[in-house]
Amino acid sequence: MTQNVKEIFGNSLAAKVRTLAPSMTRSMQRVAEAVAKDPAGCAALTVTGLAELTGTSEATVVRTARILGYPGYRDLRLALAGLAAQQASGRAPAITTDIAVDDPIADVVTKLAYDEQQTLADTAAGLDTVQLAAAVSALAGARRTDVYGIGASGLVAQDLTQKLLRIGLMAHAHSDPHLAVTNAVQLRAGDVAIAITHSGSTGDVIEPLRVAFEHGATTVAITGRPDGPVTQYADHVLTTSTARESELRPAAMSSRTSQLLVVDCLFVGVAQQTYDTAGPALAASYEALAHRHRR
Amino acid sequence: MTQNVKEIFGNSLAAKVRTLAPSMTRSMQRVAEAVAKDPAGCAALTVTGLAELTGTSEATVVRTARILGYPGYRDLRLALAGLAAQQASGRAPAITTDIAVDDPIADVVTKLAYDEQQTLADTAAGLDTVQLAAAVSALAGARRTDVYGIGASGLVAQDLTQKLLRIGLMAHAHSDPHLAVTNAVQLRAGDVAIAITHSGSTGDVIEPLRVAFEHGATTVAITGRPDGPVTQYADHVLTTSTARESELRPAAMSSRTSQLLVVDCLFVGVAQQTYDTAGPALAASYEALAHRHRR
DNA sequence: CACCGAGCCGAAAATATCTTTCATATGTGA
DNA sequence: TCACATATGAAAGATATTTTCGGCTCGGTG
Repeated sequence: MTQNVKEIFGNSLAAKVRTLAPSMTRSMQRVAEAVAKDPAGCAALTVTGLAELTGTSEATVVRTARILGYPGYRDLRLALAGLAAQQASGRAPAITTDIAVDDPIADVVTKLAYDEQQTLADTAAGLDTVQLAAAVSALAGARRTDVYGIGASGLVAQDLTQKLLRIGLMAHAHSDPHLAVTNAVQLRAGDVAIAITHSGSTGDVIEPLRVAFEHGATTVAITGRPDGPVTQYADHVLTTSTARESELRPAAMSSRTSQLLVVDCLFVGVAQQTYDTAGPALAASYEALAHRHRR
Repeated sequence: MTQNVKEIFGNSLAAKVRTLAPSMTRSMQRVAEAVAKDPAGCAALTVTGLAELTGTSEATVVRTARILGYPGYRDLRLALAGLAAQQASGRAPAITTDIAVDDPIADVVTKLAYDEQQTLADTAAGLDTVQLAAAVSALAGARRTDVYGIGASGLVAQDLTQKLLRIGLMAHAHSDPHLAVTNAVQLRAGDVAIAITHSGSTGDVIEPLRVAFEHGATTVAITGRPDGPVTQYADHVLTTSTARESELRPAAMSSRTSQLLVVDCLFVGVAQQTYDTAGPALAASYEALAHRHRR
């Protein structure tokens, strides 16, 4: 069936719930779900009330609040009240985003566009700017940068690499796990290694990051699972948002959108910091391409 | 003597405070004033905190909350949080999307996200669904599909290819112009060739499309310039939106977003039409990847 | 000028709410 | 199946909120 209207509305909490759901236990998920579905209603409840509503205990409610990033239930409740107020003032968009097999193509376009917009909003809301800034600084000062990504994430890795090269940085994208590890051995302090993996548990990508990490390079993970294995070798973790996925809309689609936004942010951040060299470099590369275009 | 900025923004609380002020005692007024001036700040305080801030006692704070129409301070606080959230969101829409060299990283994130959302909306609005449907049909029935793209568009080409392969279609991405042409010669009626180029005038991409076109393949152009050279060899033209570009935000960024949306639409469209085979194929590829993830 | 009373005020007790602890239950892999 | 790890809730403990209650100020009055 269709999802709850309230969730459709840019509710970054819902996104957070999706991202963190995997690291929650069953009862916690029940609580998180209730909260995501009806922020206003839950804001009116005390810990005890919410515990009863979800058939769990106060302790579980508090634990859930912690997972969601609040110091305790009290703060979650305040945030909920805020969210509720925002929702109440905002108009509810009428689109259901699930794509059906028999949807006319025009609907597909609308839904996909809407969905990706949503993903962008969620990602932007959930991105830790402190981590981002740290990653940017590392990149800007790096002697060399290696980027690991496989499959769909591999394209994102290449995208980042292309951009960094354009502003004069030494960057390589690796999609061959063996070569990636071989190269990772060369990295040392001052270099940067970036792993891109939605699941956070792609061995082929974690391995080179681990090697880079152990050789003293600054490591960055771009992942949808901030608690996944990949993060244990990452100095900085950039979280991408996890969108609902359905049969016709594989996770790869929105995770890619999300990853690309993060990558763009990295790029622009680095370009800002190295503007003296990045500016001219960008202009030069643009110039160099001009003659490849037919007039 | 100007009024506090925050108060100007439709803050019904401030009005209530003014109305009820006469019926309040001196210390209550101090509390009410503090609350009206900085809802967000006060929402972060406990009764004790607010009492101290206003130099009064907890009891007075509670009394004030009652006067303002809430059952107690707890509820006033929730209302305050809601108010703060509304105010915060109300200020948001006026973002200038140009990114300056000295923008803090948080702004970069917001602006990029906003910008890409804009691009998506534009693309969706400008996409010709008739052309799209035609392209989808051609793809769904194709014996073989070749996709041409160079540079950033090359990644999009690969993305499309990866997706099509997943649902069991024969697809190849070419970024080497020579190989692309060499392969294009093999195409014939019933095959599909897709050229992706933002400028619409990338010779290296136009050439293979021309060859494919002349060999009778169904040709599709995904371009930001529906009047560009590439379209003369295209049976179907899918237009991507062209966003303003600035120094720090090269066109590649938004054109990529736009192209990816188009590509996703193609993919979903094809998946719908070939659902009988696409559905199982998607499930199978998902399954096959599972063991590549560490637990 | 001393006294009285009405209402304001805050300290502290009482209560509600939130958080932590810990023992039990539940599931999971060898 | 057992041993281990993890999840869970009951209840104790800590905080925050509400209520109570007595002191206090201030204006009026004898």
